[in-house]
Amino acid sequence: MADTDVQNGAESAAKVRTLADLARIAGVSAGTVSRALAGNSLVNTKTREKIEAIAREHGFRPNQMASKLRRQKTGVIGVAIPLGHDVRQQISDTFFMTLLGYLADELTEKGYDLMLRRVIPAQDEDWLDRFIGSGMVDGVIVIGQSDQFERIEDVADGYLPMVVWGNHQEGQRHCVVGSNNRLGGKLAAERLIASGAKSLAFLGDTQPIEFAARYAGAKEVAAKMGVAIRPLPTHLSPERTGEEIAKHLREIEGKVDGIFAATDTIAVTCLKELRERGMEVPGQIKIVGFDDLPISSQTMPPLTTVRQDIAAGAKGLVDLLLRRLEGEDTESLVLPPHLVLRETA
Amino acid sequence: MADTDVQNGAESAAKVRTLADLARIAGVSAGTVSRALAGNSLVNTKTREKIEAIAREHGFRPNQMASKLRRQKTGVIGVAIPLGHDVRQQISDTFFMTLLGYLADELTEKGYDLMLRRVIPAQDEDWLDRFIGSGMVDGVIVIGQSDQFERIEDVADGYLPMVVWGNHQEGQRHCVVGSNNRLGGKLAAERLIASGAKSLAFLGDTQPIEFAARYAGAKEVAAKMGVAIRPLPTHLSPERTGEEIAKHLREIEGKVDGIFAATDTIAVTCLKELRERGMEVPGQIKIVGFDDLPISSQTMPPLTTVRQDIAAGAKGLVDLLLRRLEGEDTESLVLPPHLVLRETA
DNA sequence: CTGAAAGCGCTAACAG
DNA sequence: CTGTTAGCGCTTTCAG
Repeated sequence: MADTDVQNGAESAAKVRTLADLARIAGVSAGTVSRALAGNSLVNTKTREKIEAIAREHGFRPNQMASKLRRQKTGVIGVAIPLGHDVRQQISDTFFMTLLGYLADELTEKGYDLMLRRVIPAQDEDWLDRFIGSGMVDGVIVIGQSDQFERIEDVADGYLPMVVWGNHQEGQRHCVVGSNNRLGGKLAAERLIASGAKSLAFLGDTQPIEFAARYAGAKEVAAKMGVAIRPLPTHLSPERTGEEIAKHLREIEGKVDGIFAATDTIAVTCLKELRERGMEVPGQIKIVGFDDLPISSQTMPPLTTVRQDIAAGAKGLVDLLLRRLEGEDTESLVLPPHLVLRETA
Repeated sequence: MADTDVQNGAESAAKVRTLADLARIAGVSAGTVSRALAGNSLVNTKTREKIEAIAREHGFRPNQMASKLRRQKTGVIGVAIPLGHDVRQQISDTFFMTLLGYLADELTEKGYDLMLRRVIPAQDEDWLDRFIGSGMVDGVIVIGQSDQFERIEDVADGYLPMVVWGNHQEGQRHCVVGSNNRLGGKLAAERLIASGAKSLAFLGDTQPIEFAARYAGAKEVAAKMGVAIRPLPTHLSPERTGEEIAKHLREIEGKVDGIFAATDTIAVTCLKELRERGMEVPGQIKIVGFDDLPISSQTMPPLTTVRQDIAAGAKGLVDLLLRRLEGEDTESLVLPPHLVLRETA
């Protein structure tokens, strides 16, 4: 063995890729370097500074895979977006994307990284187990229950660090954060009726559980007030939606004077079709949306809608997840929606 | 040493967490299990099936951290969104979020996972090196150059697997995918002038390099045609933008009859302010946007705008990155924008 | 305060 | 076709 030929001109040229490399040129052991770089308590200040200097000089970064393997935690939270019904569009759905943005903020702030996975349950039965079992994430946030309520329930029993954005149902086992959709539906229907509508329609797919709850709330109010309400199914992707809505509008003309749209996106499209058919809003037909996206205040006329607090939702998701990571079995969080009165109803 | 006390009632109760566990109860070696689960070539079919059965029965998933450490690749692509000027809003900017959605699609399809990181360069000088050097990702996609052009350039010299969404500049060193913003700016200005505008304004921040290029293109055309053009700076966050635009509108009233908005989001807000001031579009004032977001066809009147092909952009980013992962030093990809003629100009 | 040593769980030669 | 062996690069007792 040649002796440690350290202090020659080649020193700074040598690329230092491991703790051991760095240790060698610092003349200490790998353990010490590890401790120093971790800011660990009991390392001589001189030694630490020296090590830090060398690390900086060589642009050294400890290998995270090794670190994570050793420590048995990843510092990564998985965020899954299941694309159930409307495969193509959901991921670019403005609401979910905005929620994702806030989630990224919150997680970053708490020192976690975010691993995004778009899943198509229909093509991959096992999506949730795989994500969880991948060993890549410390916990999972699922954005939207889609049509996967049961699968999520199944998993929840055996896996604590998971929180889901979606609808809350009496007695469910998975921890969910979401708006009170049923209440939101009630608010919408109440407003529509209060502003004079005599016959309602719910515009949107009623399969997704969140939408179903919105519709159910509206139905409850409608029944109580003795007005009719009918479902008008649509898809989420804007291209097809336009035609679908136009078709619905033709069919209901004169029969419906109050529309509750499942989302603002649908409401905005509807508003446009209404305009093209020359229907006056809110004169001849009233409309209420759901979400309160930024666009909603920009439409003509500005959209009356039911607001979900996205930032609060993201905060709640992260907060509950972190507590679950600590072992706490947290309750679900149901946020109250608020009616935002503008000019369409 | 006790002999392998395997086949007793406890067998199926024992939780199998490692290859070794599984190997023990299958009566083979860890190596074989590894090969079997990897679908590797030369494992006896019987053996493989047995191993797969046991794995399924116990819900076993190999630990990815260990695997990745060993194989020196992560199967993860990092996606960074630098928040330069307008810290708060950019991440929920519709355009970037839509691009992110498509990226998620593309990467998933190619078998990669996506690690999302929102960075605030002002608070973290070292963001890009850290992301790259973290050992968590095989390659990096940066969404938007923000005000970080120079930093990205610096890094590009020493790090191949990086592709950036943004503007292309003659002689730059990093690989970029993006629209020809300058050309887009020309198209916008030409259209404005062709539809009768005599004095133009560019509505939006001119600092970000992409916006600067759009403005430059418009300026070039304006100069050639002998019409004036002035910049009207705004922020991106919708709350403040409304007021800012209103203020600008007050100041330019009667002096400007053609507005080129840096993005559709800005254009939509502008349209609304214009309406509130009772200005007729396109009668009194014309307006052209940029991006062609879904909302743009829903405004009243529908927005004339310069279209960026987001899906093609995402495809290009992933495609180039994968080639760089193979060692190829790819060229940048500049996509042609298209004028979408609607009713505002 | 620091070094030595023992793995985290998996994969990939290398032998059989 | 399968077992054995030797690490990937880091963290963490356990001794000094």
